[in-house]
Amino acid sequence: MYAEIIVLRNHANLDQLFTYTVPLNLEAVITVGSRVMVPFGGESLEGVVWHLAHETSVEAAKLKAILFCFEPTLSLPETLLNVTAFMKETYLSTHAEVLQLLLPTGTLVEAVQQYTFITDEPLAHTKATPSIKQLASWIQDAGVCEENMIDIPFSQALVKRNLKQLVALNVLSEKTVYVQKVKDRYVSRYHAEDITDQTRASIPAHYHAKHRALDYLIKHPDGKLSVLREGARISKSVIDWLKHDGLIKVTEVEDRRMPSFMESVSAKKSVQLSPDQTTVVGAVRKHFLEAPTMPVLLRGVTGSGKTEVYMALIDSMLKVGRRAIYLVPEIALTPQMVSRLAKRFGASRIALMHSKLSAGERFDQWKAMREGSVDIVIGARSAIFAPIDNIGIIIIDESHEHSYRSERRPKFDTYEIAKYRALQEKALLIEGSATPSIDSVHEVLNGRRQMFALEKRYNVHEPPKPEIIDMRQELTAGNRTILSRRLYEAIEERLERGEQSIIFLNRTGHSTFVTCRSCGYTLTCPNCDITLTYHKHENKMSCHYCQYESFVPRNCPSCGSSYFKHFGVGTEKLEETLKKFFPHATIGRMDRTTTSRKGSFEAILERVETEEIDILVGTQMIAKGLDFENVTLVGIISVDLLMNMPHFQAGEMTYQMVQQVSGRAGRGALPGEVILQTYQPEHYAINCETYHAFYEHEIALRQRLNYPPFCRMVNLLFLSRSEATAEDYAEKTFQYLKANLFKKDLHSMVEIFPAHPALLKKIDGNYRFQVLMKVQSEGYEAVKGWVDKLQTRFVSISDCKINIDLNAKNIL
DNA sequence: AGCACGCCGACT
DNA sequence: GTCGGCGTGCTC
Repeated sequence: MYAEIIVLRNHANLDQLFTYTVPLNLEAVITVGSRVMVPFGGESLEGVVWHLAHETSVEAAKLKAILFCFEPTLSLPETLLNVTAFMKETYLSTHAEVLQLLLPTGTLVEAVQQYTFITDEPLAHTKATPSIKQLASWIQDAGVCEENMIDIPFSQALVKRNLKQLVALNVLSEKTVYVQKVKDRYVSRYHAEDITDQTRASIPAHYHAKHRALDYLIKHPDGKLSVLREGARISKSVIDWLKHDGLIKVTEVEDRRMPSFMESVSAKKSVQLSPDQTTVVGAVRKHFLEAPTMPVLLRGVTGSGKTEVYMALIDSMLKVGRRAIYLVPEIALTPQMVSRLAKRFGASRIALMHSKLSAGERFDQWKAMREGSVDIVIGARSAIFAPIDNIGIIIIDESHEHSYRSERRPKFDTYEIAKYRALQEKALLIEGSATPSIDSVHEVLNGRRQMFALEKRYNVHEPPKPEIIDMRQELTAGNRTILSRRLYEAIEERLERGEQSIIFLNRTGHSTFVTCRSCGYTLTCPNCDITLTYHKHENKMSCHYCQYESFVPRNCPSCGSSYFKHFGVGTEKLEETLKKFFPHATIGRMDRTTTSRKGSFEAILERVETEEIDILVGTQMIAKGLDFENVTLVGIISVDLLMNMPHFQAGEMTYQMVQQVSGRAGRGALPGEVILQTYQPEHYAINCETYHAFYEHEIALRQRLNYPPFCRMVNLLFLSRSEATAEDYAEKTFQYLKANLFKKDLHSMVEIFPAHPALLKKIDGNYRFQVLMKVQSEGYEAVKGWVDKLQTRFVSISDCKINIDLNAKNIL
């Protein structure tokens, strides 16, 4: 028997099937989708079986045998092999690249050559070079060794060559051993030894980091090393010092526990649907019977009970023996979803899948799914690759969220994969949102999706309409602070009435930067050519794109002026300002810094819930899901940065954000108020009365400017260490494409823009130039073909890489 | 991609 | 004679 295999090495040259013979002992276990180890050009690699055959056209001399086959529960189901092929086609990636995304833990084992010393006797009879002699004696001392352990001052290539010779001379014996790759199942824990005041006194006071570390250790003598690092805000070097001086003991502990919320199994609770929900569930069921391949869009604001509808639909699928995939936009939302579904269907039937699972957990979840013992898979976007069969329903909750698009290669869109899987399994695909994306609604209006609405909010007021404050007028009136007079008064009112406020600060597209007031010089990253972001806590500047960090100079490096100040508002600055204005109020802050520690997110929520916090300041994090009855005011500090992003979806994103944040006010008996500050009070994204009005405005704009959904944006990015090279390739490609598109009579369907530097011209030492095309759907396949050819050509070009985005959204 | 193989120049 | 560097071509 022969097996045709895709090897898991991501390179265009290797993206083909390689044929191997199946040894007799594996014939019974091997299947299509099996994960195997195979010999491949001097080494051994992991591969996935694509076909099994009884014949082959490959000459016998070339064929090698499969070395090893992993257990059946690790193999890929055939449906996922189809998904792989689909993704390769759709995103022009390699099989290996897609497979690495789908498989639970990359490569599981590694084959290593092991050498044992036998005798140096043959060396006496041959002329041995100095490097051979040295190698032989090194291994004689070591006894047994692996190649990468050998430490002698000769090139790796030479060591390799010499090892072969020594084996041929019978000086060494050679053996292949399989090394289990270290899996992420272990976690480093520390235990603090006795730390006394004496210890602390011995450290000079100006060693702030060391003192932070000791203070932290006194409070938390045991814990995870990573938590210590974050909690005490210390670097690796301080950890090393602690270890070296014996202040902590570090041990590797196996970390295989299941996510804790998975353990509690609750009794099933029967649910009473509201009339609206019952109607929608019935309508969706009917629709599925009549048009099973047409996806469903469920419109309904937060709190309208979409989840109940999903659960009812899942229930009916489970009853006929089919399974469900439930996707949520963020990993943070999975626990609450799991517990809700566990209460209804029982925890043992649920699997969890997302990128933050430890290798052990992921492994366990994968096995459970593969064995068929779970019926519902919940997770973030990667859960769309759940290795389950017989899917009856795929749910994409809050489908407008941008996290459903992967920004890493392969740049997939979860909806596209979901649609493919739903079609393959004849399953119902249902997406839900309060503010559906323009694309979704456009599809509905074109008869490609079916919309159902669930509009009523229960026990909740309609989301209040924002009151728009013109910040330009604030400036003319002499108010230079970030709070408008109106918002100030509104907060003050809440404080007097004992109600709570949420102040939202949009940070998307926002940076806190340092600039010279005298000459305008701004600190930028030397690698990426973008503005460095200021972090007050560490008093450091850092780059968002690479790891570059720098201290803040006292004076301007350009003109020497001391008017060198940081600008822009961060949550910290906002919190400070509020403290100054309302010294008696309790202010809570929620952003990435304050919630990095485990449980701190919940702790802050708790303080809001118990009404200890009067004013909650925060970023995106507080935009969704928070449900507090006593919050009657939402202030939005500025939407301008979002509105003005260099992005065709800026309007859509602004609208969605404002809707979401506004929904946080007036969720209880008291009506809510939303105050929105801006420098462009007339902007359409904040002035539409209804979603429908917004859609009409936005879609007209998209059509006029020829943006998606009226075209596909295909972006070609050229990367090179040299600016001239990147520009050159971009320019040549532009000319080439332009000439060929005209020849092929595609020019009426493709708008091509000249080569130009990307907005972020340099990232991590690479210069970036791009060529953008807007492609009408009739011309898309042809353009894709051209682009694919282009990509193949670039395989052999070493000084310039091409990065293709066939469905570009943000072009930075 | 990784790795052998082979040729050339440098160095002992 | 030995070794490192780099360009080329192949991997079932």
